[in-house]
Amino acid sequence: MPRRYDAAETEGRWERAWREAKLHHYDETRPREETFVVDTPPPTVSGALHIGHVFSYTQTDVIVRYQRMRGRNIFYPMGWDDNGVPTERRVQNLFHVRCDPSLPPEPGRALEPATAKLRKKPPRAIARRDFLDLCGRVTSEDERAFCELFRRIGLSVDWRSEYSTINPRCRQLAQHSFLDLFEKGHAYTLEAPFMWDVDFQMALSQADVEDRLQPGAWHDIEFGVVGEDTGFVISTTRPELLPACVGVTAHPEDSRFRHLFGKRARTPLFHAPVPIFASERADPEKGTGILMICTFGDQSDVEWWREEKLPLRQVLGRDGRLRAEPHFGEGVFESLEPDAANRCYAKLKGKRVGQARRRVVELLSDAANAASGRPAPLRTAPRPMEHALRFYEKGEQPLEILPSRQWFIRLLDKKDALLQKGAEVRWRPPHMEQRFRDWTQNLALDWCVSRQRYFGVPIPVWYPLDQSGRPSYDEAIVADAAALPVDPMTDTPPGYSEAQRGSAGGFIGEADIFDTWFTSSLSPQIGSGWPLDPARHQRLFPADLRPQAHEIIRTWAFYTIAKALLHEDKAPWRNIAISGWVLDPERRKMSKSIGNALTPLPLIEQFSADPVRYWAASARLGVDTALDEAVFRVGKRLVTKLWNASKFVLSQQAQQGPVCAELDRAFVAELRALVARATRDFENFESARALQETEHFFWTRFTDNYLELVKPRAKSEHDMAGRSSAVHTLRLALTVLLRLFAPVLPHISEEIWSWVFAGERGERFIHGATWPETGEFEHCPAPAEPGCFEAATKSFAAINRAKAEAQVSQGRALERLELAAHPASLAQLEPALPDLLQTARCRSHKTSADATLDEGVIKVREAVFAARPDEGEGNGEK
RNA sequence: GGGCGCGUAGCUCAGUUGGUCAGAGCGCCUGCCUUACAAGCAGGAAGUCCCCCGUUCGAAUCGGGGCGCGCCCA
Repeated sequence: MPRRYDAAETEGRWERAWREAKLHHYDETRPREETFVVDTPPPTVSGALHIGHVFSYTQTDVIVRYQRMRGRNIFYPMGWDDNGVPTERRVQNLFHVRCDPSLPPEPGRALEPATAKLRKKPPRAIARRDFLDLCGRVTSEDERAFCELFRRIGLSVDWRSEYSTINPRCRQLAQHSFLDLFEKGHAYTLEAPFMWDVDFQMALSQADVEDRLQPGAWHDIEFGVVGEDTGFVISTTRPELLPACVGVTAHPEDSRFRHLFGKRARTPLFHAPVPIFASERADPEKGTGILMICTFGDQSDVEWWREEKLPLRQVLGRDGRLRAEPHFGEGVFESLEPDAANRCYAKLKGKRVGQARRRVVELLSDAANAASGRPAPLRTAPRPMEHALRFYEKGEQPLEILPSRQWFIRLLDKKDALLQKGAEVRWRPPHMEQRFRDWTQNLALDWCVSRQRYFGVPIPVWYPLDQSGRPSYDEAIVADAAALPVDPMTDTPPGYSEAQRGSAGGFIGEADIFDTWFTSSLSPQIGSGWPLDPARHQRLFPADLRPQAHEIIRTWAFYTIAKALLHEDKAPWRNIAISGWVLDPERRKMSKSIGNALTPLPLIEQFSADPVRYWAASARLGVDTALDEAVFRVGKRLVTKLWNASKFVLSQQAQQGPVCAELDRAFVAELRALVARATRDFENFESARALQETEHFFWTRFTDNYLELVKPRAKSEHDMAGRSSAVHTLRLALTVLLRLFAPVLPHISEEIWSWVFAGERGERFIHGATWPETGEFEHCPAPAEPGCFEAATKSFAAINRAKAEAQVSQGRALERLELAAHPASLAQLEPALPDLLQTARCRSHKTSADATLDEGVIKVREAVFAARPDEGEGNGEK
């Protein structure tokens, strides 16, 4: 046996051996009851490997390895979620390009990452096909890096099941899911005002959106009253939407404005006549208490627009700029003075929101724009305030509300059923279900699944064009299930020929793709083969375990439950285990934007995989954990200690024989209790606790005490029965402890297992070995004196204390020793006394019964140390 | 503003149903080369269990109210 443990070499060797032995392969022939199915999170491969990946995925692997040792047939797949915005953005940045779907592809042109020089120019426009190729290239590189990391850390994934959410099978599945929802009436398309990100130029769902507190300002603006020479002052935070004003409202009880209800207001600058009406939702405390309604400043505007049937005055374009089209005095853009209105609007069009706002403020500050004889409409300087605005979680501009046509999945009418399905799942820790309940109950919008992007699963529909070339969105042509996957931009709908694309009486394809969650919410079904392989689906769905982090309860967990409900009226899993976050040493969440996120590979290089796994496995489910390198060091020490202790145990030789010594039997009784506790913990998904107990036992009970106490006997030349008992017990303990550690420390435990136990027990791999069971202890009778090991431990500690106080080596012999204890304690100690005295190197002793001492207390009354081998006389009396 | 979680030794964290629950590891201090291990071993110091009030024979644990931190949602 080598003196030192070479972790890097050993870990790589076992990774290869497991793979060659197909140890992690799922066996399709075994029945459901013997199978443990994991619904593995497909990580988003945006190129950012994160220590958080190692953290949570290791926690899952620990559970999986335990279940495998329990004899379960493991289904543990791995996928990559590569659709969507992160990949597109990465490609845009890396190659400095933008996708222009109107361009034809340029085959054969290989793009390279952009140089600094190229980046100074505007991004190059490339065709949709070419853009998608780049996305595919980048993600396959990212996937390799993730795969490499996950192998390195020892995830016991069945890599045959590796998939990416953009592959044909997943496209087919996601489109099939849509077909099923469409047939069941859960999917609908609607043109309506909806949340829109002007930078990404796409619609979003409620789950993609977050509130952020932002500085803003109240602008107090005087409106006129049509037919009167009076006015009133509204307050708004969005003066740039003045040209889009369609109404004015105040609270019905507000006496300041009651006289205005039913009249028409006249907007400054644009002279639009708009109705003034009362609304309970107007807050008299906000601003001046009376406000303007626009197309659309916020969600309340939408509600008033609907209720009051106000006109739609769309001035903001999808690109976040004020549109060129509006002409005052024409169509919905009413104006009492069209020329003046158009002169003002000419100064705004083409401007982004911020610029337009400043322009409007300038115009409103100009008395020339006031009604005759009145001061400038902007009454006071803007009053700064702070308000919560909605943002796309990956965006930097506040969301706008724009009318657009999107596909939705109807969920609002299914809240009770969703809650019911959520309640059928066991949440760990249990309080995490509250987040799911809160989110579900507060859901305000159906699930918008359309995204105006390119890299993703296309929505499999086309729209017929009528004789004038207008699409009939309500008559969507849905793809045939047999034809999936389809790309409506290049494939032809049933009953049409490609020549009819875009022409009157023909068709157009849906250009949008699905929200990424639309596909990743099917991760259990991706593995189970739904709907193509019903038998397999039956065996693999619902899954036993869904591991994931808590910030995606409202997205991934929620949508997965929703899909399982809508497709099959089932809960998708039996258990969901929520991992915490990795925090930096200052307890901040690790994130790329703060720049405190750590790349895991250097840590694995430095400490090797097992210690990093030890750190991850030490964290309880749901608890955020600060990254602390000290914990890696502790893990590394544990690995070393296992190595050294195992070297010792396995180098002891003895004849076969029964476990006859009381001390050994008492120790085995403790070991047996440990197995029961650790097993119970693993069953409850509390692996951190199992690890803690096992580690504590290993260190304090096994190596520091039991192993020391039997060392002399294990080498004895005359007490062959005692020697055999000791060696046998040491080995038993080692095979048990190795298996208890194996889920957390797979490599070192496999290495040690291979030395002797693999051959001896006929179990080639520890990860294919059986979990310790009570049967293994049956040949070891229960101790007559169960307190014997504990008494010996306490005595050993008392002697060591005496040695430490005398500042002599633990190895120093004792000429004389007197131990005092309660008679009951002495009786407990009695069977272990020979082992104790040999270990302490005690040449003569006596024991004194002292009933005044508490039971369990053992004192050293006298200790006379022998001379050091290189000295003459004895010294150090006590 | 509402909900959830957290607050225990300098640091990271355990503490199941109230009763040896004042704990572990790291760090620190003092010793010790002891035939598996100095990547080790032995010993030691260290806490108002965030604060207040209550329930109880008894509270880190249960209830109420604060304070602080984090997250989720308005």
